Amino acid sequence: MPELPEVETTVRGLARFLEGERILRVQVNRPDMRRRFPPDIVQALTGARVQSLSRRAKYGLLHTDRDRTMIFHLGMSGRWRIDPEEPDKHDHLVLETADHSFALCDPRRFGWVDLVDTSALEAWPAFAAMGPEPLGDALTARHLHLAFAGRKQSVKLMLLDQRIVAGLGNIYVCEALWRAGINPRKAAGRVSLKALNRLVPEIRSVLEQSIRDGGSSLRDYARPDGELGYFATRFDVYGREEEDCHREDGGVIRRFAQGGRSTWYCPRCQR
DNA sequence: CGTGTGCCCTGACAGC
DNA sequence: TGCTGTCAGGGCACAC
Repeated sequence: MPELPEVETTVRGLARFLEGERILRVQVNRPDMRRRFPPDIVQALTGARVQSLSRRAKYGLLHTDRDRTMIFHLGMSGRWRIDPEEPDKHDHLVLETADHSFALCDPRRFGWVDLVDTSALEAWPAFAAMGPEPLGDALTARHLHLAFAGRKQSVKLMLLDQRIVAGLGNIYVCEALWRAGINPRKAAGRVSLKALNRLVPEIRSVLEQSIRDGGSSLRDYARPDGELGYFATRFDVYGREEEDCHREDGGVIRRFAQGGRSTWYCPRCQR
């Protein structure tokens, strides 16, 4: 399940093989994930040189020397397979350089691909309204306090709103709230500045730890099969329903639904 | 404008 | 063994 750390890991892994390389061949096997691929994707990328890769929220960006950037979102089940030995029926897009091939594989097809003029990236609809990066300087307790002011919606759902912070998903919101000792049900507007001052560093640290863990899977890129491994970590609350809290004086982890999605938390540590 | 709901899609898994 | 039901994930359209 690609969240920000997995996208970051993916982008770093792709960069090692793609930066500075020319794309010699582009193959579209199935042109629709959640949205149709741009009709000119083959023409736009064939022969283009990859200048760099980067990430914005949970989107990966592949910048070419033609002032065009390919944006990809991995959805829920998307990943890039590097030098796959066998084709997979869910390889929707395949890029080839002189030495390597890269297959965008997404069984559930929740992801998507778009092409944008690099000079107009910030106007791309999903980016235009997006909040600050959780790992950047712009995410502060003050920013959250301002964004949350007067809001009755739960702090859990507000943190999933990409307009407030861009790049947090269900796993890391649950984990960060547990670390900061904040009840996910609490109305965002009623979370104290003091609590937000605890939360922001926890958001950063849980993401950074996961990127470090994911970093170990970067080694997988060097393997001949190029299989992309997602980091596996021990979560404190996510998916741990009915298990004991990792804190000494903690309770039993519970699960409930918010906005149609599961939230896990410790009723004793998060009040 | 704020808030809530359902849908997109497939595979894994549980239970019969 | 095969069937059915449920769930996971992020983003968006749409209704109130």
